[in-house]
Amino acid sequence: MATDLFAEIVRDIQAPLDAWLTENGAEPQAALARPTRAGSGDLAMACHRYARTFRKAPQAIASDLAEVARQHPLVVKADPVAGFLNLTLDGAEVARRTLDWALTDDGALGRSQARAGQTIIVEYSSPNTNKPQHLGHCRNNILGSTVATLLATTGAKVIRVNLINDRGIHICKSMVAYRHFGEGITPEKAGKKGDHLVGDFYVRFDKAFRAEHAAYLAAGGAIEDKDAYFNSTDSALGRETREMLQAWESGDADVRALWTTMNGWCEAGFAATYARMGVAFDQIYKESNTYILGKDLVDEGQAKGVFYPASNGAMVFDLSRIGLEGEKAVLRSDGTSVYTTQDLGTAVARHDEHGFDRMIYVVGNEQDHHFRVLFGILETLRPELKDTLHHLSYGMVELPEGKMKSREGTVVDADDLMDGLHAEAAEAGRERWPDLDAEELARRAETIGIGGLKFYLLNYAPQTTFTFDPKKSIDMKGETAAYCLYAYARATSILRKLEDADRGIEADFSVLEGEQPRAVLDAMLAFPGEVEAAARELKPSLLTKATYGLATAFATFYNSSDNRVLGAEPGAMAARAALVRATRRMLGGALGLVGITPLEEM
RNA sequence: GCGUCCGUAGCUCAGCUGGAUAGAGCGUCGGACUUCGAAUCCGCAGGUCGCAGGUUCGAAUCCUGCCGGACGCGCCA
Repeated sequence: MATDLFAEIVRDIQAPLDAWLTENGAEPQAALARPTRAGSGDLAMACHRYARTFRKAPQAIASDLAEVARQHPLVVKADPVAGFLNLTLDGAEVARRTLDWALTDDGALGRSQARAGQTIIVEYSSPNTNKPQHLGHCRNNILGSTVATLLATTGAKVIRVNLINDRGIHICKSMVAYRHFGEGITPEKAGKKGDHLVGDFYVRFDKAFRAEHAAYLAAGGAIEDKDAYFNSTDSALGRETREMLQAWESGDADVRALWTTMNGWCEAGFAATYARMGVAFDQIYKESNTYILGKDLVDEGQAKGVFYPASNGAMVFDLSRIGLEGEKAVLRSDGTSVYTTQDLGTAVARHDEHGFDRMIYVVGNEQDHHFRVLFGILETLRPELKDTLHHLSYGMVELPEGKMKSREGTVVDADDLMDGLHAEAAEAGRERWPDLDAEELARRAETIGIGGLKFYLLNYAPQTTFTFDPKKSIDMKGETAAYCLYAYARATSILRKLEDADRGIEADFSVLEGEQPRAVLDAMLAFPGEVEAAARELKPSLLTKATYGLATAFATFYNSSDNRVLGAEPGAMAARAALVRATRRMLGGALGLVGITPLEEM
């Protein structure tokens, strides 16, 4: 079973209201919703919008609708207030139904069939094999992975895809540096993760190249621009790197061997990083295999008149066809393809292979323009792809001292970050549980540290460019995973002490009509709707906010001595025990969607 | 120059398919552990929602114009 109880209740109460509106010649426009203003009941509807149709004051319309609403058995009060219709529901009955649902129905955990029958490809991570992943990749990985989870939970068949950028001039830079300075070192000999070792050589290349450029300028060289110098014949390192790329393309055995070795190191490093983050993929594509794709499409497009040769010899697309300016080249004048060509080919190949209903690219917002162009060309070329392509664009992560810049050493490395979070959580844990054995301490620190990172990164809306404060990210106060985990652990603890003492006792749900238990029930009822919205809007922040909402409502509940479970009257105990049990189930499920396995004790 | 995104409390951010008194976390200050775990809870203070117009019964939300910021606009990836 997977139902959204709140949606069901609203539909049920709404139906006669809509029928009344229709009978009286108005088109029902608004749904009942939670009132924003406290003390306005459980459900409310603004009636002002019908005033014109009925030529009547909103308040009078609200009064008429109140009359209709009062017929519903769940409605105990229907008040017209200032043109709003405010409904109060039978609290004990709502509590009974909510807890029954929250304890047994998977719909309470956000599961639904809303996307049944849809195949959705989610592409995320897409790292380069020349350096280790950093904080920006963390946001990408976790965003992509959670979006995939949300879509799968709501019924879609999801294919998680990673397109590894393992070829190109930037990869050759690390290889050139290794040739010069490597001296046969390996990750094992260096005692280092492979991606970090490769990254060291990438940095080493940049250092050597800058020294070369400086010497060149000091000797009276004329090319000041670094890129121009790199691409000139004056730069020995530039020449060597370009020659290596050519050798790679022509299949040179030595170059291919070094490439295979170094990429292997890097990918092994990535695998460890992904495993620790709990990020996984169904398919891994490599650009070294896909970069040739797309050339056939160019021929096809040329035949259809979508592409045409420009005066400079390149094959181009007229961007005015998609409301942009200028032309976009898909083949250089020498006939070689560009990045966009490959993306075109990959998209069509995936569509041929999977017949997806949607494909979502999780890529930073600096590529917004690229995706507008890419989708525009694809939809022109293959009209059946219209409305299936989506760029989940997200903002950069900045640091309190500004942007991350690798040259200035302000990049936050993903592995270092996770280590730091773990260490911080472990230190707090040592104070809290001085007698805990090291293994269990490490397990808890890992959940709190890595879970904290996930929750923190997801809690911002994707488009938001936000400032990541490493100190605050490891602070366990506030809207954090640790807070939610603590609420879960306390619920567990109460149930442990309860030892099923509530079994067989008839619950008195009227004790849950107070403000605090009511807030917990409301958070439960709201949860599936938030999960659905998070999936629909590709916005996992709605999930973390809903999770925190449930945790904080529960924290308020359990802190008040009015709501004690143990030692309460049997009927009250049974009702509160059901609330605690349901909270534990739902919090566990919610954290699971965030990618966190809750701790039973912390 | 053009395009996209952003501007809400001291800080970091929600709210944006128009609804009632604009929210949260952090921080500050003040309270609550002899009672289910204080990594918790309660309370105080703190906002001309960048500015100016417009639409509307009603605007943080929609429209226009400014100001301020980020990112793009390649035969790079």
